[in-house]
Amino acid sequence: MDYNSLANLLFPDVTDKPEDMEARFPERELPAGACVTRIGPSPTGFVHLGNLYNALIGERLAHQSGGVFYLRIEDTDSKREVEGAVETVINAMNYFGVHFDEGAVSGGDNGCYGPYRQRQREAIYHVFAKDLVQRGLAYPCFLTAEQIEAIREKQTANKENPGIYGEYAACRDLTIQQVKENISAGMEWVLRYRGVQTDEYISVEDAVRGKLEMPRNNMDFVLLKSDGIPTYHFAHVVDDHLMRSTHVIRGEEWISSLPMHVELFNALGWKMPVYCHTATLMKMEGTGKRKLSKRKDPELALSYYQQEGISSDAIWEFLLTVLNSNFEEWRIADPEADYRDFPYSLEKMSISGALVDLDKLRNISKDVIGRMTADDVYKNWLGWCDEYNNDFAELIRKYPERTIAALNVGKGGNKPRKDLETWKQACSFMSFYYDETFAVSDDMPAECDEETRNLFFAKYLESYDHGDDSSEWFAKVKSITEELGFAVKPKDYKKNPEQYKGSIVHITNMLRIALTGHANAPDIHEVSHVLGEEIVRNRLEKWL
RNA sequence: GGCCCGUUGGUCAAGCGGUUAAGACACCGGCCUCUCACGCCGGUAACACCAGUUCGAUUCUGGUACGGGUCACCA
Repeated sequence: MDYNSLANLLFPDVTDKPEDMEARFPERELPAGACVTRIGPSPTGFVHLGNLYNALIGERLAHQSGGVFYLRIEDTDSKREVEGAVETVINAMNYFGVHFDEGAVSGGDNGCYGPYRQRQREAIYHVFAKDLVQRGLAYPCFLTAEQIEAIREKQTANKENPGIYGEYAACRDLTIQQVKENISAGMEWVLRYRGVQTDEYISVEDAVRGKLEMPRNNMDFVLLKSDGIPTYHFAHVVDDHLMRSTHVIRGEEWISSLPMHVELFNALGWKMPVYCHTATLMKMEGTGKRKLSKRKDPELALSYYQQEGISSDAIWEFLLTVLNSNFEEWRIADPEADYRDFPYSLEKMSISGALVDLDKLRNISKDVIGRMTADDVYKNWLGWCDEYNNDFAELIRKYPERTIAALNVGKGGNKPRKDLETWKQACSFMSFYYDETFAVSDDMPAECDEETRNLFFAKYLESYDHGDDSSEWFAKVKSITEELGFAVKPKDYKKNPEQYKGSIVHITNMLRIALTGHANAPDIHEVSHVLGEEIVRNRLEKWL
């Protein structure tokens, strides 16, 4: 068989040689130990937590080592492509603070190793495809979908492994004449790798899992589809070599195709990157775990976290705790430190499927917002409102000073309040600070009948002095409480409930509800000062 | 079914031949307290199973069970 003629027949327009590609995409000049990583989402319009999870690892690895982190769009499947999906990916990554040094950007490319969209790299793949054909390692295959289906049925009946390999690879030994005839007859073809029938094993050192051993590939898998576009396997090997990736971070579902990738790296004479196969994100269902599903689990989509208004820092901290078991320890030791200073390491990665625990995320989110300054909370929250709650954004802009003051309630000191979990929740929590959204949602305590209420608010307003400090203010509340026949000390009431109409708890709750609409709210004195005297008086007078 | 990966409390997890088997979240008590949130103190709760190696296995080996992945001209 004259492979050279076959190669020229299949790829008449390809004149570049592999060496030309090597010259065009030279090794990167980076400090020793620098990692080059990437994410390679396919533009389906759905960016999920797993994408972010792997992105974070790549981003940390690259930026911690002075390397490069880039975005490559894996759009080899045109059927699944959704318009605008590239922008969706970029926006989502941007929202969560993942920044690329190079790669696809909106409307183009940024960097010297592009194009960064696989469909635009067709000519590059063809150079190596032609090379493989010339060396007898790849061949055109004319099997139709029906024929392949028939082969599979036969294999299943015989209890053999399904697939095109060995004797089932019908087009392996076609003569050049037959190939020529098939092509001129208009038959479609794919390019297949010529798998070797062997019982050898391969061994790959995975950076998170250790040694991975499995049978060497024996399949005649597809390199180029009939439209000339490569499959993931071929594109991955060519791209990660030419773009000089040092580490390939991807989900564990890729482990089973590793033999194909090893085969190609060897066939092309290239050094393999370090593989990092990460755990699948799981979810609790009934008594068991299962893989997070696109259809059933809204929390898989990144857009869910954006809509809920989970801050990007919270997502980072959450994923970091899942990613590296020692992160929480590190965080507790230094609550103020920037998470970017945490020394992320692959060795500390968990290899079993991690469950997405929304409770934990919320808890982390509270801490994260709690640590932010009021100004930062203001900025981030407003940014979210601009996107997802315009009415509230307007309100915040209308009362900037009051909002900042409200966000400052409980800040400082060693026991800062942690009222805010998400930006969405912040909108409902903060609503009582604005007359436009203020509503009394809780019932007044049963101990405070209408007469008590009237009496209390009258006395309170009469003695109210907005200039009182916290203790002066509370002394007045206590005195009114006593006058009304309520216990000033809750414990006294607990001990002898029959001696009082209620306790100061009921009185302050009544006040709190009048002022904030809720029985649960921050310190009354502080809240009053955020609201200002006029609003305080207005809200209380309604109860007279 | 073949091949592969995994299995420590409800969840995330430390552990790398000898430990009273960490810690975090959640849950339950208690304290603090004008409510809540915070904070503090305490509590419930785990090495899937069976063999083997060993003086000694959560840790090493084999098997079983269970869970997961993958077997496309999808990634």
